[in-house]
Amino acid sequence: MKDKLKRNSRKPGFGDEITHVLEPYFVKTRFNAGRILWREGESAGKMVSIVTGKVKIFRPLPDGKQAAIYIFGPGDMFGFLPFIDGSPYPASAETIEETLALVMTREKLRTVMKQHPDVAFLLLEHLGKRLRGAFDQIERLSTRGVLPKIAAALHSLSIDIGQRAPSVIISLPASSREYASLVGLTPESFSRGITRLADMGIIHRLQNNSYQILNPESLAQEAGYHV
Amino acid sequence: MKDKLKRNSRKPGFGDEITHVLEPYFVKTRFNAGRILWREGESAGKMVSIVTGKVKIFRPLPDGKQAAIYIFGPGDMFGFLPFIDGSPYPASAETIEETLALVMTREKLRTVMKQHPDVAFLLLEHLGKRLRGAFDQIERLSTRGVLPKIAAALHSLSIDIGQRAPSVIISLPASSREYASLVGLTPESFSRGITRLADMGIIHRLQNNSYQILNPESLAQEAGYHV
DNA sequence: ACGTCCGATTGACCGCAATCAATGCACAAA
DNA sequence: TTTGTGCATTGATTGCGGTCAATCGGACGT
Repeated sequence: MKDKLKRNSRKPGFGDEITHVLEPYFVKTRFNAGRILWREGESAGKMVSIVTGKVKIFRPLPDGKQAAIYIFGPGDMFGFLPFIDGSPYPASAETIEETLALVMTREKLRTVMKQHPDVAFLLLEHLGKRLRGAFDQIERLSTRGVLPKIAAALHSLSIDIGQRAPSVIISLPASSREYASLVGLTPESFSRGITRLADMGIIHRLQNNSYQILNPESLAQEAGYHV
Repeated sequence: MKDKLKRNSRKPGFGDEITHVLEPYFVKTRFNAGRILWREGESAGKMVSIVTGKVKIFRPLPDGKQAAIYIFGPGDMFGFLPFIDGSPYPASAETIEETLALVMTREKLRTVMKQHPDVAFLLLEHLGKRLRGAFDQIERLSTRGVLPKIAAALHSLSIDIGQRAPSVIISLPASSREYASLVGLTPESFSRGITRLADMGIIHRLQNNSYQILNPESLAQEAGYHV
């Protein structure tokens, strides 16, 4: 099942393409860390393209915790769903770092879409990426066992980097706490899983939530890509 | 959080609208139960609009099981993602009943989209619905506890029906086994949860995987919509 | 009516991950 | 240096849900 391995390979430069088309209509804005951009259920809001920083998309859970759905970084564009189907935001957005972003209002996007019909197609492609990411999330959450979840997550991080060389170094796109939530685990279980992977000699702990992948094959195997 | 309650309310007649526009280009096709329409990773495929029957969308898991993502029924249209972003299907599709459906090939959809640019917008709205559904799935899978998952699932089924009257009757859109997979549980745990809800006097068991909701408020509370 | 088959339900058991709690560690402020 | 603070890691414990297995019950065919 080699398909699975490159399922999420990025198309480099794509985000830049649409950002370039829309650039004249964007307004550069700075957000503090921990700033709520919008909450689920709200209709008013903004379309965002991150320049620097990190934003997490999440749903609050009944027990007061949060389920992280995406963690977006530089180059990612999002927040346009309410603009195209008129429904409220399906999830909340919060900066997890100080973030510099390009922002567009609802009205401006509508006028742009009338002038440039191609924009609709570009948004379609973006939505498609979001849907694929959500499917990956569903698969991870449905998988039993800590190691498969973590291994799959680290594996997809490594292919996002795209380095094929041995001893790839990856950094979590967020704090261990946030990332554990994205993987569907408590921070403690995530840490234990990392420890086990390290004991197996598959990865090596580095500073600042970074890891070195010593044995990509074993990592893929733990992730379940063995069949 | 009343927003949450109607987050998935359907827009009746919408599916009919786009189906009507595309109708001349569809080919009516019959599929046996258990027929694989496509597998994840494949690029070639078809866009499908169900007339009668049921189709499940799923990802195979490392342990050989499956994670159900959607269960589609009459009026639902899907399978167009590869046509708009050129990437392979992100999940597999299989009929779980004998199904009669309207089918369109990739090339035909492309030509239609050139003649009718509006179709792109309609597909955008459809994609949006898919994304919202995936988010709901992620929230359910992230929620701890059997009762919240089942209660949330039954609750959203009841609001799909739209009946506000007391003693709403809902039927699972699929077998208990399939539906449990959609909720993220084993069939056994699902059954136990249903039993507990029945013992609490919140629902009442009927024939054929149907249930009567005796106490909608308690159901919503168990689902976590109490705040 | 009887037997077969398949799915749903219930029972018994236990492994695993969440929970609660403590310790370690890096970094910033005093 | 010392103190404080936030996060990551490790330890000890328990409860929940998965697994395996048995039973039940309806649909269907002969």
